[in-house]
Amino acid sequence: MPVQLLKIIKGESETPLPSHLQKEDLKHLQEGFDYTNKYFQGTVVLCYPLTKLRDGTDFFKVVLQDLNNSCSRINSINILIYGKMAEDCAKVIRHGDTFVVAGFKLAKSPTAREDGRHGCHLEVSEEAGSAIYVRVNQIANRVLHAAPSVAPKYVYTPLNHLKDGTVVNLYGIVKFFKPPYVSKGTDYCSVVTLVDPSNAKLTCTLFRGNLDSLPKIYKIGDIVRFHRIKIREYNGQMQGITSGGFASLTFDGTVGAPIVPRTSSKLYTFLGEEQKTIEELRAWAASNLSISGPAAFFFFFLNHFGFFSLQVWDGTKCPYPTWKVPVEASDLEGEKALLHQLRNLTVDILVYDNHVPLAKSLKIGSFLRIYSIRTKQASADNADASHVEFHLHGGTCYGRGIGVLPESNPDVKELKEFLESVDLADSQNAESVSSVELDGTFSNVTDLQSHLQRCQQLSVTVLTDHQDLNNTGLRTILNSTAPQQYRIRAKLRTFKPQKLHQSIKLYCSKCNSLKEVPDGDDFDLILQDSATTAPNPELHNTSWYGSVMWTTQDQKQRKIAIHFVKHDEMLQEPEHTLLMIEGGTLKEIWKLSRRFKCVIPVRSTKDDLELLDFSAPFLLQGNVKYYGCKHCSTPKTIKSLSSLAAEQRPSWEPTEIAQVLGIVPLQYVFIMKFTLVDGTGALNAYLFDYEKFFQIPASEILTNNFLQQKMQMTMNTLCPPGRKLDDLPWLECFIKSYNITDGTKHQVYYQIFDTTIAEDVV
DNA sequence: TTAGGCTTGG
Repeated sequence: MPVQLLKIIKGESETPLPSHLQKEDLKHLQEGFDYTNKYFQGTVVLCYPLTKLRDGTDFFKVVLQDLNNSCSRINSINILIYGKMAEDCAKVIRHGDTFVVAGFKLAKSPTAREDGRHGCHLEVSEEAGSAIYVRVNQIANRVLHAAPSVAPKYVYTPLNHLKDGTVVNLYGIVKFFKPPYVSKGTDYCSVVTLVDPSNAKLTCTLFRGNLDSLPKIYKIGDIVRFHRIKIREYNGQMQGITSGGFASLTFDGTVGAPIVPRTSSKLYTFLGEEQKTIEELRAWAASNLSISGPAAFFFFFLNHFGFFSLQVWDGTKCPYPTWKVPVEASDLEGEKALLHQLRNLTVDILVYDNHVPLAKSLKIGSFLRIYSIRTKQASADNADASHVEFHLHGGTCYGRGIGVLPESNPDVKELKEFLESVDLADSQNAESVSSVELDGTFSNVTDLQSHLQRCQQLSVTVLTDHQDLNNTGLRTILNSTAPQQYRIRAKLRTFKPQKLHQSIKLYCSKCNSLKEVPDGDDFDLILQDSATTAPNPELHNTSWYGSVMWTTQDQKQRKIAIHFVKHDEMLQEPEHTLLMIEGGTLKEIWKLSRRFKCVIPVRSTKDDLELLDFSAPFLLQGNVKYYGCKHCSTPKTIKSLSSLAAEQRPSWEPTEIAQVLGIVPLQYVFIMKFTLVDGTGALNAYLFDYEKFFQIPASEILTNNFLQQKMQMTMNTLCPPGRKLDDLPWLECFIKSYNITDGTKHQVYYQIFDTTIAEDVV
């Protein structure tokens, strides 16, 4: 009989497994080996509905977890069961059962990347000579209940249909939560506010004697499924409260993330159609909710001393000196060598009141999220004690509290990878330079500032806003819908264009078009062409400009006219003067633009001066040529300039000049494509920058060798040629995702924003 | 029972 139930008595099967079978551990399962006489044992954590393949074969998929490997990153594996065995298994199997698969075939799992399970799956069928043993406590019960659908059918109530005094099942997206804390009664308490696509809101007060029985919510946006929650009216609003038999599942709310329920319960139902519900809620939340919450800090928990203080690290160095709780070496509970190594990187957090019992129960080495920590700067006039303190004050307002994350959590994996990537030798060397901070104090403000600068070197970029955002892994971002904004920490693997001058474009903010910067030869040709039209003497010397004209002595006998714009009927100092020129060469115009405030190349028509072609600059100022958008501009007569000239102190700002002339100016921008990588994935992000990122004006770089060198050095620092990925520096950036739809093709793009190169990088 | 989101504090 291929599927057998083995009754368990005192923890052992009544009937032993056949003696020829040898146990195989999850971590030893490898492709290319013969598993005819091997068996794998695990706990059933997920059952999919029994289905039929195209050829009519019954097919049943279950997920087994290897409880002996619960600490390792991958501890579950897909089991694909075919034919009669599929049907038999579907009848008897229940979540939490111990399941033994013998004589299976091993094949590469095509879904491993998505579901995060083992890279291989087990294939099981009668034809392959497989056998399945299910270890159960009560065979009689099992046979009695064996039915095509083992799972009871649950009905879920939308949040806008809740009625006082009922007990319901529901789904919701977490809008707010307080991580579990010890209540003043006998239980742990957690408060959770949910929303759903009905747009109704429900705040639930959940009590459980066992911390594990409360929902495992790690962040706002997580999705929960509550079974048997009691609904009551309180202060005119519906309120959820735990009732007997309350049970919950929690899911990551990120679109595309693996759908793995978080629960302490070994017995739960989760079917295919419920997966669909999660996917729908994720999609709804992505486009209808703006997920934001109080700042949460994410730490590796290293030590606690006294009964009130935690010592933690998140892989970075706090940019300010932090207050250290005075502690005797004998009071340290953590791993001493590690604590010593990290002594200048860890921070101490003082924990108060209701958070103390939970803090005391924490295991060293766990990963914590601490919500609503208060940072306190010691008073500035006491420079000797300049430092930052971290307090987790009493109470649970705004979700203040401590959450413990399991190792399987993707954010934990990301943090772990980051911690592993930190070069401790480097950090400690950097520390030894500044002995002042070893005792946690700074003697003056300058020390503090220079310290701050050094710490910023940890990332070669600096964020100019939204510092309260938490980092998101690139994989999570790639799996999410746009538009959203993220803070990331990544390395620059490569960038385009490699020839930096090619990164400069002209951009019209009105029609969003990009244009190549015309080269000097184009301008020269336009000037030569316009010089064939002689200046019209009738247009010289008006009320608002004075004109001079002369003929070159060379063979060409070229006529040049210069019109100096007057102010209060007077000519100004050259450096304040705007002039218009007809018949000049590139070189002459260039020289004039160095000496005079502004130069506008023009040509004569019958009754007015006019601007040249749009491929020529409408204005030259200093080193910069200003161009107009051909598409968006509606040039006005040159006379319009007289209104600016009449102003008391004409500033001759290019934007003002453009405006009166009916020109929509093009702006110089850097456009680059950065390929960013972190431990979780790779992502192409566009840099669209006028000046902020490089702290170099895009308008000036083409004519300034010094700035070109500076930019080259900056890029060499961000992405040093010939270096391995490990040796590249970290970049902290904000990026935003956005959708581009081109016909039927839809794509998500990413752009860097509110990020700048650290001051001391170049 | 507990808390019933909405802080300022050692």
